Amino acid sequence: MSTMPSRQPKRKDAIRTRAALLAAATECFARQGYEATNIRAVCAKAGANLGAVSHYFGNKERLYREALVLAHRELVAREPVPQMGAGDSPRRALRNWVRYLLRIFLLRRAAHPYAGRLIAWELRDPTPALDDLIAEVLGPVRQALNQIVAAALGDADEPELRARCANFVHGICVFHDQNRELLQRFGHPVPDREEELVVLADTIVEFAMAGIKRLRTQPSATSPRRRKTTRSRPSRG
Amino acid sequence: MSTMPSRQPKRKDAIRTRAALLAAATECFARQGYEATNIRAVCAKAGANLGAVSHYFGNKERLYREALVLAHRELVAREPVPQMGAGDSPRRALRNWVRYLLRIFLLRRAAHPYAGRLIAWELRDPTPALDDLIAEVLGPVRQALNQIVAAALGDADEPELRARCANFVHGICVFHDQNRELLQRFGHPVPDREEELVVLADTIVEFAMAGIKRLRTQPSATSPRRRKTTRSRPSRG
DNA sequence: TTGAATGTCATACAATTGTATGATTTAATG
DNA sequence: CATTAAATCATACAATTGTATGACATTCAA
Repeated sequence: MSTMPSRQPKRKDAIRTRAALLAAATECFARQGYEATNIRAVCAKAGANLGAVSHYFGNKERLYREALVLAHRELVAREPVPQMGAGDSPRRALRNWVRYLLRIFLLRRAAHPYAGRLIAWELRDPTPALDDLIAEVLGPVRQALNQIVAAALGDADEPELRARCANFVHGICVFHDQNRELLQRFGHPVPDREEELVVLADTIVEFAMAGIKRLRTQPSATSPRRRKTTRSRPSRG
Repeated sequence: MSTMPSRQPKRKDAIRTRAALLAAATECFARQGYEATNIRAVCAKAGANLGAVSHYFGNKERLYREALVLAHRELVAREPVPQMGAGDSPRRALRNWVRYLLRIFLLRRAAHPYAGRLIAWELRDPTPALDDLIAEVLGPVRQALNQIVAAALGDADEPELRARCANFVHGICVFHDQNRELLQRFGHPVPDREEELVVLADTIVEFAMAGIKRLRTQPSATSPRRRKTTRSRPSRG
């Protein structure tokens, strides 16, 4: 860890080795997550020595952070977060959003080969890097969904209801990624090709739009029509 | 591992120690999952020696299996899987089902204090014990949901569409358990008290019933209205 | 070409963890 | 009470893994 040339590598070998290390790490982390990835395997795959990680990145965590940041930056650069255009209908916007998320998490050949898996792992087993990830990617993505839901809710839009609906859509999408094993055993393998994915996305959109519409006309659950005695002030008694 | 008195312990200390070990293990596994739980901590909590696990259970995995089986058996005994009664409307049945699942995964003081967490961990990080769990609990639970969805779909019921709808409901529910950290950071903490949970459940039911109804009248996504060439017999070629 | 900076390598170290074991203590039995 | 089987204990072992280091090799500039 004496020098750690993260900037300005002094020799050509350096950038090559560093890049190889980063690439190998990205793949390993994407495949197995942070904990299960061991440095030795990464170095072997990169054709580098064991000490290389210490030398170039200091430790495992910093290597991971750099891989994660690089990957998600590239992902966003290649496939921007879908924003609801002025002329877009909520349905159309939602369709784009759902497809976007499913592509990232489900598709084998996504815009970035590893970013999706890296993000999925980070969501599953959060590390200190989650904050950055939220700030740069997950936050904006979620924000986009919130806006779509708000538009779909129209007059009935209200923070809690909006969040709830967004959670439902969000949940349906990530469920298919986070529960592959279970779905496999239930006989419903998760699609990993574009065509099937689009069908799934459209089904989700129909389902969700109807659900939102229902909650728009009858948001009984979150704010009871006739609130009966506020239960001795449950809020911060 | 010489004797391993899983049946017929020869002395009174034995059953006491064994039980303490099992209880401690159940709590640890429920809190941290299989991998993160270490034998030493379990033994310490049980007031037993390190060798006790080898002695009474053989190894960590068998200890885990016994804890998992015991816990989920007790859970099912105390709170049976909600079946759709003959007179039940789909809405009512779905409400019971959603509440059931949310209680297991979200409630702090559930029917069984640890079974829910144990099952959640097993779903997150499947071990060989997943098969048993599916056979005894998850399978029947899912089956119950399938029946409810089938009833809600009515004439439009059809395996693929049914599975898809069930996935959506299922996904919405477990999302709230599997993504606590993220929801926390988004400012939408997951409810852990009965009253809030019921409200969430009812919202989910409204959302889902509307979604199912929509897909019932327009199942375009999964089975095109005009099925064009049955794709060279997709069923069991 | 030469020397100094720098990348690479084999190796070591410490910590963690599941498992196994032989000695010792304890309790049940005749 | 004595005997014996069983429970408990301290301890050891092997494997894994992140990290650090000092020797060696290589490249580049003067």
